[in-house]
Amino acid sequence: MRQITIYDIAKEAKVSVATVSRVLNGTAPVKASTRAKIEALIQKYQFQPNAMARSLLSKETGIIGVIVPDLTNPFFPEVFAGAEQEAQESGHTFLLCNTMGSYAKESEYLNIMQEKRVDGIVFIGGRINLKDCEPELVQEVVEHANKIPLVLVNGNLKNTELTRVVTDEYTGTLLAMRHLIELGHTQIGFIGGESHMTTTSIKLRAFRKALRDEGIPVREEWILPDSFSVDSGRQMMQKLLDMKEQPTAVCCVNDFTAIGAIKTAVENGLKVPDDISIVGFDDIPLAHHVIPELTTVSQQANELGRMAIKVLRQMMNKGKTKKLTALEPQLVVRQSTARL
Amino acid sequence: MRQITIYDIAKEAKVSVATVSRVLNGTAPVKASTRAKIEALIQKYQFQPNAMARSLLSKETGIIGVIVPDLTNPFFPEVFAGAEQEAQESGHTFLLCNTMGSYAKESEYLNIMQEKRVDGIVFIGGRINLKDCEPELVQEVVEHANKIPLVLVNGNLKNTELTRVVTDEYTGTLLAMRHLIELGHTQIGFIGGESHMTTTSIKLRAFRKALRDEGIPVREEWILPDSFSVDSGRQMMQKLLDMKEQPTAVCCVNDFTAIGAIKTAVENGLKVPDDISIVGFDDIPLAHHVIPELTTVSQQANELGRMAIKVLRQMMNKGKTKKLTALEPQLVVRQSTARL
DNA sequence: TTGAAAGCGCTAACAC
DNA sequence: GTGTTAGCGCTTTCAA
Repeated sequence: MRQITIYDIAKEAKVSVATVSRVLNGTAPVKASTRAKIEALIQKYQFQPNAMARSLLSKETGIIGVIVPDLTNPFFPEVFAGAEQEAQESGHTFLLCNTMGSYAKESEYLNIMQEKRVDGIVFIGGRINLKDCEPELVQEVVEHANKIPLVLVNGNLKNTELTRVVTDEYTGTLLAMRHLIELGHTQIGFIGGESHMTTTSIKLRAFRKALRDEGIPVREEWILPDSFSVDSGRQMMQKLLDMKEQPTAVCCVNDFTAIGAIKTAVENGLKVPDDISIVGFDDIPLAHHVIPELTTVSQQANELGRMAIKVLRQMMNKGKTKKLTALEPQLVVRQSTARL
Repeated sequence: MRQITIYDIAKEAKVSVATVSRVLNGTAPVKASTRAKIEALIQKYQFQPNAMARSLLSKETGIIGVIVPDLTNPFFPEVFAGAEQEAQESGHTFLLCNTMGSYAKESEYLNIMQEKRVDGIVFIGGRINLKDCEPELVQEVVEHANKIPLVLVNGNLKNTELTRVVTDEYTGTLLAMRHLIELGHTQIGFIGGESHMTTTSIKLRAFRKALRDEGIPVREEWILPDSFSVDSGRQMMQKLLDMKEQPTAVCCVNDFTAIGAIKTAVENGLKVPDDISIVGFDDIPLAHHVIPELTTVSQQANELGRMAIKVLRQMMNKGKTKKLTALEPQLVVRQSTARL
């Protein structure tokens, strides 16, 4: 069924398309009677102007592209929700692309966004978290950023000047570690994350720093990166528990691994937090519904999303934009940590 | 910075735009030397053809609009992921719209999708779950469906012939209830959901039916709809526990409420499943990471998403489409239920 | 207050 | 093999 156009309306109203366009956009005065006639027709046919034809002229699509690594991790929907709230204001809507960690897909989606002429791009996860990203992958992003406003969320690309919005994960981890240390823990392990990713290495740096500050020796064998999943948390915790000497507290790379770690600890007959303290990172919604409720570091995911859009909007309006916006993470003490 | 066009390429290559278009689309043979020249230019400028101009002709945008009520409930990202996987094949990408339960937003997004001429619409949640949806809201959806292929996921709109993909929630609940009854439970409560929504009433119908089939009287005071959140599960469970007589098992409207119910039960000193059995519905990823692991009914969220796209694709290709596709839910027995 | 016409970037006849 | 040209549906001068 053919969609009706401004011509159909114009014809039936016996006016020119220009006039119809005028009542559609309120861009110039139209005699009340003609306006009424046209509006009636619009109503009658439920006419909606073709946004593409419009965008072709205006060079604006009203679409923001979002690249996320895995929507199944609740952290990302939170960020997205924040972005959506903020975008209400400017009437933007979202092309959401899930890469499932594939760099090839990131490229593919980047190209699609470029073709569709999205007004801006939010890039989270994937290659921008690599400690050592291949130059071509970096270059690709830079080239897109030259054409379309683009903001990196919680990531970075070396030797580039890309605009970024991040939570200060270093400080966040410090917060978590100091909390543990204040509770009397000195035997602390680290679980999860992938060592080739910056999130992980930043957190590990803070982990070591916190220990060193207190003159506590770092036990390398208790540092067990692996991945970001619940299962990873379970496996690494099991590894820890199979050792002769075990830590009394564990700092996890995110809430998923923390939930896994708790589960395995409990299965091994330990009580959390009495026998072992566990902290997560992110503060996903379920963190305070889990048993025991998770002590964690809030990334303010929602705020992160909002901020990304705010920054993007500045860029779209050609306003000057800070290259780096950092949000302060917050320690959220709940039930999974206790005094030694 | 002006985006470059097919004209720029044509000019510099000293050929017509038609030729450039031909190499872009491989739609007709082009002499190897000219082709090479053009391709070099495309490479040089990283030229990407404007998809809108293209769509204006082709009447296809390659975009599928998805309306979801709340991306923060992990069930929906799962559905979305399934849809995305399936859409790979046809190269579709997604305009994702989160309504946060607002019918006004649904209308708004529906209009935006219409304006943007998306190739198809997937509608989940919101008004399509209402037992009694206002005629205007129904009509609106029907009108959009007349112009754009549209599929309803896990919902329905009375007196319409809209295409639907659903999981059989009635059978699913029957499965859960029979499981409880086989374990010897006869004192069973129901928690969560909103009574004006079909999901809830379908499940309640099955709940009653299962009891009746076994000649077990229904205790109306143990039926506590409220909402779909974890907190709702907590509150309703507390209500149940505050009663003089308490059920030995609880059937929850979804996994969120089940997780809440477990939490409150545990806080009240009960052991799950020893003192009280609890079943959820949905089988969100966290269901088997929670302690105790949740016995629940799998909706096959991923498959649901895939199926929605498959059906949508049929509609887009004007193939004949079944009006109703039902997926069979599956009982997943884990640790939150036990013999009485 | 209204209309004619050019043009946004691309594709697809139709010629040559 | 390649170029010319007419749209796709809309906005926006410029005239009237």
